[in-house]
Amino acid sequence: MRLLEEMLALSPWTRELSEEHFGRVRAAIIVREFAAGSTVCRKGDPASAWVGVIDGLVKLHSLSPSGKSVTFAGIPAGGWFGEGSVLKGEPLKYDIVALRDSRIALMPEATFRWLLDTSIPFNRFLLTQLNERLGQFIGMVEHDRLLEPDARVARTLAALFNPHLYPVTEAHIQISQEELGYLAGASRQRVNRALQVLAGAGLIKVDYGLVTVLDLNGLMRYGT
Amino acid sequence: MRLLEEMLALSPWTRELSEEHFGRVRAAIIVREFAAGSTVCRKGDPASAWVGVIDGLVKLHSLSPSGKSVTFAGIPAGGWFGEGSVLKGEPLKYDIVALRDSRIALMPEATFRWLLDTSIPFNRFLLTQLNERLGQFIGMVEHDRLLEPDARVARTLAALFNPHLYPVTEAHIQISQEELGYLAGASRQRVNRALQVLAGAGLIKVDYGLVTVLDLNGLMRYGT
DNA sequence: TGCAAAATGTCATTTGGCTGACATTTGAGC
DNA sequence: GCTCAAATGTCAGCCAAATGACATTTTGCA
Repeated sequence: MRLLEEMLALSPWTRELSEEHFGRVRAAIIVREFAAGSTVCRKGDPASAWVGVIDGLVKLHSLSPSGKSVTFAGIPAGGWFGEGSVLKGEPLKYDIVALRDSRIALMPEATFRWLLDTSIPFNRFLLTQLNERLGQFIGMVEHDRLLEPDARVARTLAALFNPHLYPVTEAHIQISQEELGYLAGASRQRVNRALQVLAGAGLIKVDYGLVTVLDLNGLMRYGT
Repeated sequence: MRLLEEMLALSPWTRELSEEHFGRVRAAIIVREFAAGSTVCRKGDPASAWVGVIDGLVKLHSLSPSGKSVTFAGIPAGGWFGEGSVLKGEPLKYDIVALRDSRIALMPEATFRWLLDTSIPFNRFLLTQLNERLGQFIGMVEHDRLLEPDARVARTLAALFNPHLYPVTEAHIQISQEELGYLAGASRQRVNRALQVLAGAGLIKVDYGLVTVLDLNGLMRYGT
């Protein structure tokens, strides 16, 4: 995706906005570019905008005082996030980091709140969005607690290819084993072993900085 | 809490309902009793009602094929839950089990949807509720991955007293250390040690089958 | 082409929670 | 008051994952 217009056209919440609403929203949104590795927003920053990914890939992640990392989610082009913190008027609970060069849309808090106060379709969209995300996190807690690292890595990979969330046609993703570890909640070394097991089972193919999915259903069910 | 009326009076979403709305809601709600240990709803059941806890304590939990338990949340008196599954029209993702003798309010799906379609305050409440719940689950993933068991137990206790989700006035909760373990993701033995540490720090008081919170803010910040 | 940085593969060691076991305490119900 | 089941407190041994270290492979780029 290249342009804000394309992204807005693909965003479900714009579809039922009145012309007045859409015009005002379009005018208020700011577009900024971020290089791979750079930070879009920092944990603790005031949540002054609702964030959309026009192009690229960002991750939501958090670093503990002792230096450990968690990655909550990767957001590809077309995704919007941060509504939780804006709604609560609280500071961000995670860092937002660009994993590749990315083009980011920022809807100022005031515009977001105006939409919330005046558009019923927007309220309904937010309800659905929060509910979907809640389902994802319930799944993460369940897998973290119940599954072996091999199976967690399998689910993590499957989630990156979830056709509902990320309508991508490619069967491979460029990601390091270290980043997979942050996503799956395991050390790089443990992820390395898990990938070998999954490759041995014929579910994936592993190359330098690249994982190719051969059997998505097999990954989703692994370890059940 | 003894009566449905008391609970409704304490539930924030009833406050801004019109008299007509409130009357219809009140008439539609069914109250049922459940003995300690009994199952209110089973994983996979259709989500046919929005569920409130008038008195007692229920847990949302899931059992793995290998026999391990996760508890996603403990819902004390005053709490409402299950809106996610009702909204999606999907079967429940977890078992609902009474941890003590409990009095349960059931708002039929039709009434829930009618409120959703006709009451703006109710929509706003649900947005807040889902957002709070999402925050709890993001917190769970983060704490599971980054914090020591002592701190995880502290956060788990704090979550049981979230004023947005559970408008209770009491500062104590009747729950076994084993159940706390399912909630915090730790063994009963490890929870036992954690509670001793937290009690030593003056944050809680531990009695037989009972934990009293002395410093809620301290619990929320513990281990940071 | 050649170099530096990033990513990967592997191993020994450490660490800390879990398991299983058992004694003890507590409270509910008769 | 007595009895029993539930809950608690404590310990030793086990074990899986993390850690730290290091060699090797691969890629991007000068």
